[in-house]
Amino acid sequence: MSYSISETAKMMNVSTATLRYYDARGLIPDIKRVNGRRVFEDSDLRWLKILRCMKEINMPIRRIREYVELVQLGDASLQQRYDMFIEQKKVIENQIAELKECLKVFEFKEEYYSKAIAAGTEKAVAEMLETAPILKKG
Amino acid sequence: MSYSISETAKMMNVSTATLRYYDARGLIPDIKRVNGRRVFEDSDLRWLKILRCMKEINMPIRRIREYVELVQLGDASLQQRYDMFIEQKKVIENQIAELKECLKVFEFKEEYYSKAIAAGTEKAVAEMLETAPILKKG
DNA sequence: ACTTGACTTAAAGCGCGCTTTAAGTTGTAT
DNA sequence: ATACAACTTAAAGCGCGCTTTAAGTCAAGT
Repeated sequence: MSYSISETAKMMNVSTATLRYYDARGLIPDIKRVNGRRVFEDSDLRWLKILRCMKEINMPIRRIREYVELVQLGDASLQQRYDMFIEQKKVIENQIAELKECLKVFEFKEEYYSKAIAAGTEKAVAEMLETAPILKKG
Repeated sequence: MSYSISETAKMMNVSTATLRYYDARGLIPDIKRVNGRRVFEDSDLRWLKILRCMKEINMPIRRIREYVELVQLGDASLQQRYDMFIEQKKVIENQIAELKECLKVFEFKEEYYSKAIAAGTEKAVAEMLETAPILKKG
């Protein structure tokens, strides 16, 4: 199957301008063209899904392009590409860990406000803040 | 205990310019001043830690300021503040879920490249891509 | 008295990731 | 033939979140 840029944009939930921008920045390797128009194949859609993951973990465009350049080197760059995914997996794991820390802080706040509401005033729970280990400096 | 802006910046691992910027944008309520200079108390540091969490989940500055404005309304806004944390908790949970999805994609790629390296060529594992449920459109 | 260093402000500048604009091309339907 | 919709490019514009710059204040130490 093959798709126009607007069909692809709809499927991937981005704008056509974004897809053209990605293409211009070298993030989409070797898109087929018919009469000058981009034609996306299933393989492109699979790549776009990976690209979306890369964006979700905030990989800079420059960094994604470096990966695309490795892809274009063929089998010679397999190890480098493997290493890249291993490294980025660690990044994701760290991000998840950080978010879980944030979640704890927010859960603390939930409890804090829940008690403050019950008491009718924040003053009643002021001591919670001072003793909360999660709000220590650093 | 109280701290200068540069001491605070070191403890929170941000630049003094960033702290001044946050202050200018209304993200730090009622900082004490001595001779015109900002003096950070432990309560400010606790707030900065919460602020950092808000930044980590990419809450826009405008949104954080709205929360600060609620704080300044006192006990009348307790419920709104509680609701805000409940809502943001959901945001964090969604972000964690998305990151876990990305992690799966990256783990697939790890396996894919691992096998490609073993085979010496990507062609040997091309079929993995076409059949991977995780790389379906959408 | 004078230098030093940490602070102050307001304003300009910057990098990123798109988004918008303007002008032009192409294929299809009336 | 003509209109229309979907595409094309290059370039300018924008919002965000800082960061840098420039000019000035102030307190302490020599």
